[in-house]
Amino acid sequence: MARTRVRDLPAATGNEVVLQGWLYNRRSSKKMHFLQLRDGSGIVQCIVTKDDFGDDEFLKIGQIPYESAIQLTGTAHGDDRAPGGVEVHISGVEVISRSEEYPISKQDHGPDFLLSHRHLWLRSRKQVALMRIRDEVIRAIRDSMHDRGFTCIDAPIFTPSSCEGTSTLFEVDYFDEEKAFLTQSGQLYMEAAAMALGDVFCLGPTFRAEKSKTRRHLTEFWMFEPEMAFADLDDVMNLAEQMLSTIVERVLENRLEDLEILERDIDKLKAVQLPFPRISYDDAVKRMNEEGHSFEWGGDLGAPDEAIISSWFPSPVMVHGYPEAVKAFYMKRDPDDPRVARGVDVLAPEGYGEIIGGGQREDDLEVLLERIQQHQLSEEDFRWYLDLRRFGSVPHGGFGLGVERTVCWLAGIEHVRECIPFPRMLYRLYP
RNA sequence: UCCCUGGUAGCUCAAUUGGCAGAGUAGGUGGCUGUUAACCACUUGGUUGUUGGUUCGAGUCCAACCCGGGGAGCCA
Repeated sequence: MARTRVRDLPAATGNEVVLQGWLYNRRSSKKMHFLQLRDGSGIVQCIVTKDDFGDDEFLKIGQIPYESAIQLTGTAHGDDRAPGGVEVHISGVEVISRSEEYPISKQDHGPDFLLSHRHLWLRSRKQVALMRIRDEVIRAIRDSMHDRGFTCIDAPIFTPSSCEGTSTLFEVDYFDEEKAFLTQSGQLYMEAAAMALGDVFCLGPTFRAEKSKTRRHLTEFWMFEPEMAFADLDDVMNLAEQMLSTIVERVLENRLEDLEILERDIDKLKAVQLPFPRISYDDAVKRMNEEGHSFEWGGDLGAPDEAIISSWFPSPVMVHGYPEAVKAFYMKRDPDDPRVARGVDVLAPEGYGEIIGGGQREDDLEVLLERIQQHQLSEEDFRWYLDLRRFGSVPHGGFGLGVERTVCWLAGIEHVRECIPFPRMLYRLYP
């Protein structure tokens, strides 16, 4: 007999079913055990009675340790007393693999303990919900990109040099006497791909060796990076808000149950509406000063400043036109105001901070050469990148979206470390 | 790298001025009317992160070190 998934039980009431999973919890009285079975698709209450099994078997079933792998045979019934409204009256119990004493209990645990047991922590209800939301975000991105005619182009993980020349990179040996670096961004390669296929994107892991120690940082995280040929800053902002809006819609549409498990305030997500507010760096600085948060024009916005700006709006806010001095060398300068770069950061609501950074790229060879010198970067390293400006350069742009930061905001989680299956952080590489 | 903060039972935590190291939970045993983090009773469980110092006496005070957590900078 084929096994039934817990998620399919509501459609199987009245039928005999075989379930396979892990013993999540148990409550017992003199004549009954209530077994909570977890199979990855959901959790269901299963009823075992002493009358059906006899004293010895009944006692043994009451002693099966938590997280043992078990197979249960029984009949599905609708019952209001069961969590989820469906339960299974069990006629057969088989222990597939008896568990040792399980370290993670129903009570609270500290982050150190949980992170050291990430391989087991992943089984808990909230973590399962979070992984499903992450999956939905990634699927929404891919579906939506393809609907818009973008082509997925994978960027390399090994790179010969820094992409931006700013961040600290992880260095690895690359055969004899050569060094490679783990990528910190696929953007430069996406620029090359955009000149080949027009509208492209990549979605993959990214590595930053900065010793950042905050709830918003991982050393390895996933980034979604679209890039468009024949596009300016407005096109980039239009795509950013449409993609984010689609992601929110898809999660609300398909993962409502998981948001509820995580006790997310759904109204906060429903409040996200197009068009997103757009505010220039100029205006943001003015308004901050008007409200008594003194801030001098020219500096980069810090985390507390971002929190203030995002608190003005219920939707993500797009801050554009940063001082060029605080932005990367490849950012296009505003022809109307050379102090300003055509970049945009998207700040998530509720203080979650920057989830997107991007903008229009410098497409003029001479200007780009000048910037590479100013930033004291190696012209040799960027020879191929400069070629893109030699052979049919066009206005183009794109952005990078931090997948975990986006999931963190959507799910209302405290720390990005829970939003990736196996987080890599400063001082934490295990498991 | 800098600032703040913590390390006591498998886990989450308590321990007054320096004076016998405790509770909940998990595990074990027994009980219980279909339980909802079930409940009730009993019970096992300790080199207080490490090393050294002060003291009649240190979980508590001092020093160094080790390992975490939060934040800053940087960024997604």
